Amino acid sequence: MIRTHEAGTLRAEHAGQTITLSGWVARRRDHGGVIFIDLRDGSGVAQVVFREGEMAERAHRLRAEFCVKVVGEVAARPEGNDNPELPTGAIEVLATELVVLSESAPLPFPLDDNVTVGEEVRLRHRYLDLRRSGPARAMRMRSEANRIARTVLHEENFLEIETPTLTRSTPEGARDFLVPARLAPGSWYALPQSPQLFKQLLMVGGMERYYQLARCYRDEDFRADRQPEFTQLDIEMSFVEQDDVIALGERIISALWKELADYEIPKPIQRIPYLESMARYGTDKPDLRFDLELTELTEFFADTPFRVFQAPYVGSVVMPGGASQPRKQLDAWQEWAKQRGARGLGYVLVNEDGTLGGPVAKNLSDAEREGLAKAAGAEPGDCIFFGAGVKSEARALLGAARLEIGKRCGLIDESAWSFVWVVDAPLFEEASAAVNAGDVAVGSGQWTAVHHAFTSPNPEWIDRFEEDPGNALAYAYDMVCNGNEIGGGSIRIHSKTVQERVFKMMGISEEDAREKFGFLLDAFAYGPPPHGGIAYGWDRIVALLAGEPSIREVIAFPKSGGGYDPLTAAPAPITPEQRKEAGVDFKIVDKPAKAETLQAGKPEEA
RNA sequence: GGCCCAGUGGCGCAGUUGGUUAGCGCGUCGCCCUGUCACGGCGAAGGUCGCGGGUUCGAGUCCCGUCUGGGUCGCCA
Repeated sequence: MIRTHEAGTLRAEHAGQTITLSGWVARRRDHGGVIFIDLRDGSGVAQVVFREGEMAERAHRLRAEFCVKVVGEVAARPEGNDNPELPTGAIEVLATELVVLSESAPLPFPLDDNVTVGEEVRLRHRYLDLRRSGPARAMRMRSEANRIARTVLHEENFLEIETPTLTRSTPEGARDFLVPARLAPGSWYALPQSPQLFKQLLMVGGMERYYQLARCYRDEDFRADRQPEFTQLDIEMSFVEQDDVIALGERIISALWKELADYEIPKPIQRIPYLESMARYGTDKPDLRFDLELTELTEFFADTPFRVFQAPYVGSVVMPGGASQPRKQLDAWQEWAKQRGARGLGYVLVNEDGTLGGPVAKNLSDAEREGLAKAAGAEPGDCIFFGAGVKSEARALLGAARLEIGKRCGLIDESAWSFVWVVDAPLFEEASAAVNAGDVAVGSGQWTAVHHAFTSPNPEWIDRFEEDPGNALAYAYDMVCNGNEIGGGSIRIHSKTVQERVFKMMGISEEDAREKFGFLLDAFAYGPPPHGGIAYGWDRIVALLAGEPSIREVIAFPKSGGGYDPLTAAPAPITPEQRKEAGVDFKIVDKPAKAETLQAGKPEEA
């Protein structure tokens, strides 16, 4: 037997037992005549003592991370030698036998929890990094989260069903990863951006309640919270309305937070309409751990002499105590705003005596100066920041400023949890050209889906979204936690005519629709049930629960920037033989005019 | 794709207005040590300062380019 006990489980009551431990040499304290080894396995650490001549001799040759087997007797530590810092600190193992199962080369970085190590080297040797307590804990927590979600869903009669990862490229929004099809040169599979279409097909197939911890693939640029492959807890249900999906979503999230964060989420989780969230917080994923809100001042500045404020939207956000910021700090805010693509961030300082300071103030009328502090909700000593221009852009800037103020002024309680559903999102948004002009689009008035093309208009709009597409609301919902969108979903369209009308609004012809989603439309010809679902961003949820800022910390083998895997060095060139066999250089012969443009994605659509 | 920050022994960092032999802590290797728990003591090895070019009598330090990593905006239904 390679071990009889797990090191971290030993307690005083084991004293007297002869046991066998196996694990790694976490630390060695060599006193010559007596040598202490901290032996670590998956359960924790226990101290092993080598005392007799030969045992001490052999223990002397141990080095960090040697994998060893030790036989010995558990003994209470001598009086005064307890270590209350350790769960196993009351006992030690007096070694009588030592087997080196395998040796370890000197480590590329110390596996010491007290030492900070660069991420690159950690990921290159992730198998060593995972031996450290922090990363190990994150992996265990993720496993627990999976277990809890499965338990809840099992209790709710859901089926766990796997869907293909080699599928067809469909225009879902992000760029697809493509895989050459050896047996069909010139044709390519795509990795799914999400199982969206398959889960809807499962509903048509009568599976009624589906879930999957689904790997999703999107070939987009990177961020701290993004990986080219990531995991969603993907859920779809038949014969449900929005409230049914929301109730299930709350059950899952509540179970997770209760068990893993020891936090009881107050239910029902509050809901805020999308437009209200945009107006009050300047974002569709508000961080409600602090109360600060934006104030709209468009009316207030309706007759302003200040050119900059003669805009379709003027809003403000107050920085408490911000009037005492040094000039340098205020300049830094300008830089901060420019970095976000704004021209700057106008501000007015409300002095302690009620007078206004800062470069904007002198451009305002007397009446405006008089009423500004009150209108913006500012107290003496505060700083008012302004955003003016196109509504969406100005609000986005103010929303970002709100968050930045929250951070800088310590308004955010880092130990708090805030959950909110953002509901009633618009069904459509104008195609980007119109937004950029800040005015009515000249062209044909193209609309694109905010969520995706299969999202149902809500009951209020389903019969008349054409009348006012810009204001039509979708049957969609996002769950937001501490300013992170952790999940989102919608009730889908199950009516052929509604789907056709939505496609029409988006300028997708019947032909296009057939070509892109034909298999789904076919399926929907055979009695599709009303259905809807939700997908949770699993990496982000686990990162939140683990208290980690980056989702890389809760992924076993994450990729670094540029999609590079520091461990395997993927992606890597392939051999000429592989190229030939895979057919990646296949030339399309029926389009001689474009013969030289060997675009990877083209053949399939041709 | 834009912008910001970083890159100096295995790891984490310092290095002043450009100036002699590039320091510190940890780790590694050797020796010593019978109660430590981030043990301790003595000694040693280990660096093309990310890479390329330029300025200069002289570059880790200044300039240009480039690569890698991190952050951020665009992008990500």
